[in-house]
Amino acid sequence: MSEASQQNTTPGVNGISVIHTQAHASGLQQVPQLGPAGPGGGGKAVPPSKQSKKSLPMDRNSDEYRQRRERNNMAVKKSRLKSKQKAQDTLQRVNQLKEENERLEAKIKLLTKELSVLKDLFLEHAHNLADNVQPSSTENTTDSDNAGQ
Amino acid sequence: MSEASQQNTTPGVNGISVIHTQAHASGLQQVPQLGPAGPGGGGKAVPPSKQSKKSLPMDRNSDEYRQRRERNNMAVKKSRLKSKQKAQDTLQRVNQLKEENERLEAKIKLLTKELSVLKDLFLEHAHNLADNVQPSSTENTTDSDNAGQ
DNA sequence: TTTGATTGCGCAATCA
DNA sequence: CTGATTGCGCAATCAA
Repeated sequence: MSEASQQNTTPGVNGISVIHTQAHASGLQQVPQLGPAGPGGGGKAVPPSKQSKKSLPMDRNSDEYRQRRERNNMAVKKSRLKSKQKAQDTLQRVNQLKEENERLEAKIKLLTKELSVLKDLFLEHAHNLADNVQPSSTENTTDSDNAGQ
Repeated sequence: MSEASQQNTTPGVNGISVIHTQAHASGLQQVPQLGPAGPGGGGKAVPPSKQSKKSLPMDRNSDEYRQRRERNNMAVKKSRLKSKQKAQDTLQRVNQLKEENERLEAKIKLLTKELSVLKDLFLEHAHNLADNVQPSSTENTTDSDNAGQ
């Protein structure tokens, strides 16, 4: 819950905010400023290829540079937003699955109970048959009807 | 896979990398350099409180500054690592839940089938009883009926 | 007040 | 080359 940067708005630690609408000129974000061609010390010759544009510090004030930066900044923002979205979706997915799990477990519990009842009935019958009992009126089956949905 | 920054190692776009082991002195990472007291423009007087240490640009070369920065950088790295861990854990959680879901559904399918069988048996019995058939040892008689599916 | 934890942001390298 | 990703450092906040 806060946004700050060092580019467009210089945070006056207290409340002073200097706005650099398109901060091009100033020396913000300074970098060593490598020598134009080769650093004095280890001038490691780059692989024999084109060196027309790369290998050069690329002026920070260059108009093209700022354009590229801005585009990248947009891309970065977009990418991060997407990333966060995905993360949230994943969290929702977890909750969704958890709910479904509960539902399934409940159903299992129900089915198990039904099965239990029916099996008990069977056992009772088996008993009666084994004891050679004439099934007359003793047919008290605790019917627990049901039918899934 | 790649790390770059603008602090310790100045990326010589090609391969030239100037290493600033403890880059303290140079004018790296320049910031507008707010005036010591108030920026030229909107000199918004800070809330009448202590301004001994805050509200000042805090020397970028200050030893204490670098220490704070380094500590924060560590904290940031740690925090981000933790964040990524959590994200991965969440993903694993999803897979875990998915698996459990499948298991539960399989179980439901099984239970449902069992129930179906038992119910069919019951229906058969009920038929026999209704038809007033004397259940001998094996219950099949003048009844030419179905046998469930 | 201090300090670690978070978070938005920009930069640069690299991937695609 | 261009947009997408990703690691990193900075600064503002938040939270103890």
